[in-house]
Amino acid sequence: TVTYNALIDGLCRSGNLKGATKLFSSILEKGLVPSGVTYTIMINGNCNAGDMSEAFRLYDEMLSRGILPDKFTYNALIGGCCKVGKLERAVELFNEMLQKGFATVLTFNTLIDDFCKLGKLQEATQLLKVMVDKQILPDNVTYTTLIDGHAKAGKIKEACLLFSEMQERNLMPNAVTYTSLIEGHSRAGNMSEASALFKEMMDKGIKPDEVTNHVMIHTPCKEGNLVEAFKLQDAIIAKGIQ
RNA sequence: CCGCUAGU
Repeated sequence: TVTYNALIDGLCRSGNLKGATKLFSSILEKGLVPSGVTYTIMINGNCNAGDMSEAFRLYDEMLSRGILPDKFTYNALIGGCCKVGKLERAVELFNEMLQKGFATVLTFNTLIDDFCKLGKLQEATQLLKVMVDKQILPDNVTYTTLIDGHAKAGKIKEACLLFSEMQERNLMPNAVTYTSLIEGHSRAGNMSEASALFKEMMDKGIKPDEVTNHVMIHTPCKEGNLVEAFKLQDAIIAKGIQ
């Protein structure tokens, strides 16, 4: 079963949901019993493909076989529901999880990210408070998600506040965190702040990765700030970063 | 570490 699971997961990840579904059916035909993990992989694959009706069909099938969902299953379903805008259903599942004590920092992170993407920044920030109340500690992904959400909404001030707050909690910003914030400043036309952050991250020994460099160079271009883009590009080359 | 979250 473990081998099948890995194969199915691989197929889902490479976007071959059809192949994964075939393999899954073949397991059933052989009279083998898929495990909860098998179902979760299939459910997650369908969620990522936006096919929530199939995801829920599988979910029901797994329940009818007496296989209980765990935090992975719930998180996948919640993420899928949010992606297709079925917030009510997501919140229902979320409450179920809370009752069962299944909610983890990942659950919150998933929800917070989806709320941010739907432009519900208030609710997303509220969830941060809820999780702290529940003694589930936010991690750097939680903050990075919120920072990115606020930065993309043009709420740079809030993004910066969150950035300080996360450091007060002794959470380390990583390349993703910096990149989100840099992009925010850059899109707001504040290149000096963007390069200051870029420098700060290097001083801390955090290596900018390909996304960081892409953002540094392309965002000012989009804003019509070619001069800045070239300056930054030179700086990047000078530091010997790829 | 067989499966669920963040940035281009």
